[in-house]
Amino acid sequence: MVKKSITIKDVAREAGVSFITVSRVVNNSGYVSKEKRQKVLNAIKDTNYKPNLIARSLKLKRTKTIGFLFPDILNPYITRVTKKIEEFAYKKGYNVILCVTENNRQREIEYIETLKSKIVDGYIIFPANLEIKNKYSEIFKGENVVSVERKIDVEGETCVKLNNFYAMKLALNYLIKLGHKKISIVNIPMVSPTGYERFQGYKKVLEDNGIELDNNIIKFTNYRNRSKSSMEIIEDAREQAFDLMALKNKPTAIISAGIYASVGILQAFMKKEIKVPHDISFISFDELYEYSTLLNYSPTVIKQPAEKIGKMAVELLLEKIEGKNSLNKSVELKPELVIGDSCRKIIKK
Amino acid sequence: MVKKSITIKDVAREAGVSFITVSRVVNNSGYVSKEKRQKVLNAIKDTNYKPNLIARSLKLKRTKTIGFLFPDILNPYITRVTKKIEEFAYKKGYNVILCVTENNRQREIEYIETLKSKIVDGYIIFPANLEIKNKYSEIFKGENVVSVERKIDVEGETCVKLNNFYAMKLALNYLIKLGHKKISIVNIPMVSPTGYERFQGYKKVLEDNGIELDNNIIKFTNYRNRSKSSMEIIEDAREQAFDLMALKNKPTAIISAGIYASVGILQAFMKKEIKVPHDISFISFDELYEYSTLLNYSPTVIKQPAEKIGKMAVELLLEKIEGKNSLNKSVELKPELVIGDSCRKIIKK
DNA sequence: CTGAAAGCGCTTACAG
DNA sequence: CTGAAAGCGCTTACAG
Repeated sequence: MVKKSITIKDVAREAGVSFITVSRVVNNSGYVSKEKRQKVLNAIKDTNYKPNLIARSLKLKRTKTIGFLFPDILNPYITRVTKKIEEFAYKKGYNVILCVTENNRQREIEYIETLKSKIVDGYIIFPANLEIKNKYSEIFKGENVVSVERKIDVEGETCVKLNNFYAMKLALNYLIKLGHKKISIVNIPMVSPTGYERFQGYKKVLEDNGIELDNNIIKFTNYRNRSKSSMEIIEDAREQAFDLMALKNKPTAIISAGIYASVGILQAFMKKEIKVPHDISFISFDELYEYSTLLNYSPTVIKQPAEKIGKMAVELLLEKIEGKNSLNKSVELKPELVIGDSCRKIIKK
Repeated sequence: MVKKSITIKDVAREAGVSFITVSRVVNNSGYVSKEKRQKVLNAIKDTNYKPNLIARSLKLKRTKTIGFLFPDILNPYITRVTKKIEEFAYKKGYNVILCVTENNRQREIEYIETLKSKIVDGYIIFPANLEIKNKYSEIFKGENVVSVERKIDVEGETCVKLNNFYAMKLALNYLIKLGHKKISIVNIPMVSPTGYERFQGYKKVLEDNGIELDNNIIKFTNYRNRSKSSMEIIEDAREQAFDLMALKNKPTAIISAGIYASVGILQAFMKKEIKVPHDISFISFDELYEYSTLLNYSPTVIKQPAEKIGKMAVELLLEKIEGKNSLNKSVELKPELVIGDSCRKIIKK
């Protein structure tokens, strides 16, 4: 149903002034005499006038709306980022349009096209497909965009992401300090920069400690850049964990690549009645949030600062929108190692 | 940064036709000769023209955007509803603006005001505060709105919700068939229609089976209409469960009011080393989703059809928007009892 | 089949 | 301090 609404002219008539004066009162701009202002204010109240933001947007070319594109709304980590983005944007007077891409490239592109047409002021994106860098460059040309989590490497991009190299070092050093030497990783594949950076951290710490790489305990989620559902990631990780547990020379600890990989691994432990931390130590990239609430121990996790990432993404985007940030500086955040009771000390032989 | 964009006139110039013809081609309306159409199509491609939907909205008074207001983005059930709403709306050519109200009345009202100004075509709302019925009526006057989960009882409202009476009966009958007689409920307070309806179902089934009400085992989450965080609900439920377990005449089964209440109760079980279903049987309103993934048994749940609710909400809203539904019919959905292994048979004495 | 005209509801230099 | 005018980019009767 189409709505008929009260316009600035209705208010003007009611107040006995020109609609321009009304506009000035509404926007608090220019001079308006006290009495006229009061009349207008009264008229606004009486008519219950709400300015039509669409008309304003057409004139001003800004909508106070941003788009947030991300792959998976069911991932508790992403949900937290989303929550913060929405909350902080709202606080700054912006609304956010939700775009769940499901890691589907086509859908992502379509979303961006639509949002462009709807003249959103900017975009925050969890990029689904890093191989289509050129497509991103083309489609985002002249737009305000902040990428989150994964850098897409296009001109004018600002990215807010975790320092993955540091994150992996943090976890690994902790385990080594506890006496672990056979530390397995179930990592994101190396084709992904995230996976690559983490592996560099892994290699570095092992080298620094004179521990040799053991390919048998370096595993990957089959994540790749292909779209994989969370269920599939969980299953893959579970299989990898079974493999690890079947090894003659088992790892004494596992570091998992992310929330879904962790779930798969912990399910494997449950199935095989492997007790954490007694039988094996465990560290998860990302908090496990809801997943760990009903666990009878508390997993040690590399905590990504979800709220901080969400807030910074909005902050940096608004700077761009308002033309304050021409630097396109990217930001790397350091995670925190939150120590639970899923890792135990290894007695030196 | 303000963007300069290609307009319909640029395309017209490029194609050597009037901009009206371009409009016709873009909208596939009216007659356009084949050759002109082709010229326009080419020009659109060459200029990479995207129609400005803001301008169109101003003229047409519809934005192909809807608002979704809901209290809690971290609740996995609501997240699933949200996912479906976004997905289905997208499929129908609509975008959705996310409005997380946090059960905050003021914020909810502000959102609605803003969305009104932004001329969204309609609203889907998980109402935060049923006591402000009048406020809702006033603010939603003339708007297209579908409420979800809780009926707000305003004129012209369409509501999609669970049949709570039926849902409670379903769970209770199942337990009684298994031989249970002392069945506790940790219910939503009766001031809430949801809590009230469920209690009616509870009473009915007990009556039908000649079982007396036992006030000692009728508990409530302190939910009320006040804003309560999920953490608080969890804590409250945990306390209630402790109380129940301390009873001389313990219940043999508990039905929990919702996802957070279930978490609290299951935490209490874990703490007291009460084994489900051996020591007590348990049914949860709402699936536990992520929460139950790492549990070593599978809870029996009253499954709310999250996807169906989301889809129906959008469908009914679009009918309103397109003027097809003047009925304002509300819909009550029946849940499914998904039987896991958290309830056991009671041997008759 | 095609174009000139009016208008959607606003903002903003400009002139007074 | 205030108002008439132009314009944001589109759509849609209307006339030809």
